[in-house]
Amino acid sequence: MTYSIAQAAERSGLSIDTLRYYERIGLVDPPARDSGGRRSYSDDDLGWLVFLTRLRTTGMPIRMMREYAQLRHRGDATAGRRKQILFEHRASVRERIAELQSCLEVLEYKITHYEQLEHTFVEGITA
Amino acid sequence: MTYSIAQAAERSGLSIDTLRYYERIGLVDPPARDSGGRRSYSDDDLGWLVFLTRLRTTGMPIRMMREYAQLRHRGDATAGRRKQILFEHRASVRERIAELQSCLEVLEYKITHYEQLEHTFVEGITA
DNA sequence: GGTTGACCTGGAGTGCACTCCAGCTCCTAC
DNA sequence: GTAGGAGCTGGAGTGCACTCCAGGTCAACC
Repeated sequence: MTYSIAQAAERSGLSIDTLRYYERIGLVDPPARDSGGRRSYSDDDLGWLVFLTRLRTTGMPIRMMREYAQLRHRGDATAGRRKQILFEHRASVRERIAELQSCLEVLEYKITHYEQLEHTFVEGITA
Repeated sequence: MTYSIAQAAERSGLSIDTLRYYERIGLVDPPARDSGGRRSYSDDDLGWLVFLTRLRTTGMPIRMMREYAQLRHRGDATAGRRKQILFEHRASVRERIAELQSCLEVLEYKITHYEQLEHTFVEGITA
């Protein structure tokens, strides 16, 4: 299967502009072109785009994604380094989740506080 | 207790520049000044700064923090709306955590994949 | 009374990740 | 054969959240 840029955008969740931008900065390889010179994405291209969106969602900066992309380009010999990048990134994602969870507790506390305030207010009215 | 801007920065985890920036954009009330015209933060000021850092950590955009700050300024009557903001924000933080966890699974999968590759590689050598 | 260091102000600059635009080409359908 | 729509390029513009800077003030210590 091949996909037009619009289809690739829809399936990856990236915008058309972002797809071209990623290509420009070397985050994705230039895809094939059809007879009219238009981009024609393969299933492999799509898979890589989807994986990139995962990295992006987890907050990996573009320059690190680019490093990863370049390593990937150099083949199996770089698998160790790539694994290390993912390993470290996994750790940072776990930290981020922990951080969010700790902030969530503060939020819970605050919301409870407002509920108590409301309660007091109601009591004030009914008293 | 009162705190110089440097102390407030250290205790809140924000930079001195960020403290002044937050004041400029109306995210924090202008603190008291000492005899020399320097900012003098109270414990209450500090508490608000710390809370702001929690909201920031959880990804609340500044314009929303500002809305919250303005409501707070208007007193108890706005408690309902403030609670609602926190409520909605809590939901978005929960969603964000879920999203990260789902991406984490993809990462785990990929890392396992690299481990298998390595394994294959080692087998290839020893075979 | 001179130097040092923290702090002040208004405004300019930065880095990131897009996002938009003008002016063009190409294919399709009428 | 022409009108419309998708896609093309290089480059400019955007929004966010800071961050830095020049040039000045102020209090304290030597």
